[in-house]
Amino acid sequence: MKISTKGRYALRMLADLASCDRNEYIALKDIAERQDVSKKYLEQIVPILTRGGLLSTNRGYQGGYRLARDPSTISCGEVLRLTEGSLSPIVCIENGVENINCERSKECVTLPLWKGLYEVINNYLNGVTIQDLINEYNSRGSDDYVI
Amino acid sequence: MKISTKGRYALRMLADLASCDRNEYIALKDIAERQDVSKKYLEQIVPILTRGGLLSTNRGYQGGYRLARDPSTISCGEVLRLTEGSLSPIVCIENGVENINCERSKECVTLPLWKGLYEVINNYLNGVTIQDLINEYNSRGSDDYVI
DNA sequence: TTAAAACCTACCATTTTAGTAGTATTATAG
DNA sequence: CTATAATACTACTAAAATGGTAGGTTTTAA
Repeated sequence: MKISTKGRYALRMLADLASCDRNEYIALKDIAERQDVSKKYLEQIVPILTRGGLLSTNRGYQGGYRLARDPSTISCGEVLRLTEGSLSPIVCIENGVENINCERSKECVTLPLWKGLYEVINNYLNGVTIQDLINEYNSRGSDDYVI
Repeated sequence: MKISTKGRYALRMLADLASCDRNEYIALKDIAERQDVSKKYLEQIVPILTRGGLLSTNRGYQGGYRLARDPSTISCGEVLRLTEGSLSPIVCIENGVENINCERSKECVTLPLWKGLYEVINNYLNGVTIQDLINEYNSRGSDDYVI
């Protein structure tokens, strides 16, 4: 039950871009340096977000990426569904509906549990936007982190 | 973000035992047959539950397993924490507290998101017991499943 | 003493994860 | 028109996790 680096890096990248000038295209090199992750690996994550309509890109000299939409309209759930695939905790559920592939579903004693879990995960992640991450970060008090 | 077979089989096994006579020891062979999973594989899951205080066992002839506690006192969260390890969606959080191993935590823009996610997952799974699974299963109406 | 059961440990094939590497394409500055 | 800086694409790979199988040991009671 772990979120992979793909999803984690994607969120950090989007939050990074949300903190930049939204009219500029930002080079992956800069994002990778700021976030201290492999630029080459980010290169593989980025097309997922582009195809998903979250980024617009510009190739060539002075090219790069910028957010295609306002960060307040991009939910973390949307980002993670793109990068992680479904957020369902088991394969038997897809889009909240039990999968026809599992012929046990009718007599499955645990299915309602997974449906419920899927729901709370989805609801939570859909309720937090990239802008929320920025706001929370900016408003954090220094005393939050005193040991 | 998937629950592994270990956790899923563990829950099904416990629910199976909860539906049996709680004074009898039930052979793994029978559980494996009813649940249609590998007995050999269940053998590896069972010691985790025994050590975790969920099962009491009886070796030898007519031996087997039975629940060590009332199913209404065993939460699915407890079971999954035993079999899956932590329910935290990222390694940076353990027991709800950020891990000292991650030196980015103080400036991590996504950490609050993961803490929040961890909380909703934990709260939900701690709030459902093995007995709840049985009750839900027994009370399901046939019309729940009409297409 | 035999059979049925749990217990233990090693092994293994497949898939997923988290990247690296190299090349091709695009766009602009000069 | 060419050098350079950037994305785009495709292939590869090492390590870990997943989901088991295999085989032997120990315990218990009929």
